Amino acid sequence: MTRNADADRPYHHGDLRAALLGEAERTLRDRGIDALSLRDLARQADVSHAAPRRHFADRQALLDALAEAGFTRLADEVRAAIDDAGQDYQARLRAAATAYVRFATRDRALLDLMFGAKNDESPGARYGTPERLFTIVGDLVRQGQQAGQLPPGDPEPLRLLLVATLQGVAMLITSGLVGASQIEPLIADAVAVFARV
Amino acid sequence: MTRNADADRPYHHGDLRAALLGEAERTLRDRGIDALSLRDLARQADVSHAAPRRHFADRQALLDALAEAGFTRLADEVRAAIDDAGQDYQARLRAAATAYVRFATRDRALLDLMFGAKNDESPGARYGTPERLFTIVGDLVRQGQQAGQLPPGDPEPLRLLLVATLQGVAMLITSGLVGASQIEPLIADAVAVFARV
DNA sequence: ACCTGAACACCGTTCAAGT
DNA sequence: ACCTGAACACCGTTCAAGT
Repeated sequence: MTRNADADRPYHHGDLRAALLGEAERTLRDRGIDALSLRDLARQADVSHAAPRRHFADRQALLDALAEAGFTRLADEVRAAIDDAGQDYQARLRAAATAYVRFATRDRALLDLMFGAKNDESPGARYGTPERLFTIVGDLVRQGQQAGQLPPGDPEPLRLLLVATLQGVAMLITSGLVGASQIEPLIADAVAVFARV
Repeated sequence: MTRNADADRPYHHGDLRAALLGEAERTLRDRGIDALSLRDLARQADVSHAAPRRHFADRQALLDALAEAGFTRLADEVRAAIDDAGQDYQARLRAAATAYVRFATRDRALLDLMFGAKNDESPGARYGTPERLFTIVGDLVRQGQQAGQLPPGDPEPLRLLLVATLQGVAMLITSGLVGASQIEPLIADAVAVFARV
């Protein structure tokens, strides 16, 4: 039995890299990181087990790419939620937190990967680049300062603290430590803390 | 070549479970979770590769036990730091945050494991039990309320938010998103947020 | 009760060779 | 440039058998 019943399958896949990444995202979401194997992805893409090597040097490179795509999508979703929330600072803050938590709930294993410490390399080694997400959160902090709901001064520590809070809240939820019923009040309290008049 | 040059090695190990757990903790700390293998641990404990099965049904059970021990140790260290900090609420809060971050820095892979979503089981499935840590943080919140530095009312959402903040701050640091120089001001800001007069 | 040794089905990674 | 097929060294897990 060949790998494919279709005898016309071309030698070249076409866009193997994108196919592998898409399938990897789904597997990560549905079955967790332990179920993610290069050989299995190759099987699903109907190529030999060594073919992915052209596109991802090793498993680590695949995880890096997944985290990178994750940060891009998280930034997109938070950005869109803020834009949809109108001009009020507190509404935007609540929208950002809600979008963040929603992403975490849908893609918990991906979020673990994005914020997890890398195993092998130098102390600062990371998966993916969260710069854009950080910029978006920084804009929110500046707006809060202009609205007089955050203390003035260097926005940097507040920005870090807000990212940390979003991430911490999301983690409490995805790790199962906080039940669904507690999500709303938890976000409300977080917003209150970052919007004291 | 036998597994052991010592011909007097007894058939029974004595306390294989504890030996495996100790070695697993060290491996997790030094080489990350990917380097953690039951076969390797068995080799280091000088038993056959199937011997660990008596003590840990599978790899997941080992990870569960590691997370459990991690939560116990984290609670111990935070508790001790708070007790050493005297009676002032802000000093205790700062001590708790510092101890938490220190734990995270020393055992980043373990913390990822403790707060990571489990891959295989039901939605609420978790590694380890953080109840004692939560109780300690809850006591801190109640003290803050009594000191008039936290809003009165149900301490539960504030407790969750404080745990989330501690965890989020620690994660920003262990994931390499925040450099060592930013740790102090980040903790200071977090304390300020949870101690507004 | 606790451990051994062989076996099975899976990996990631490498590399010469094919198209 | 991209992919195949065989090979190697590793896993987790199972199970009959030993002490």
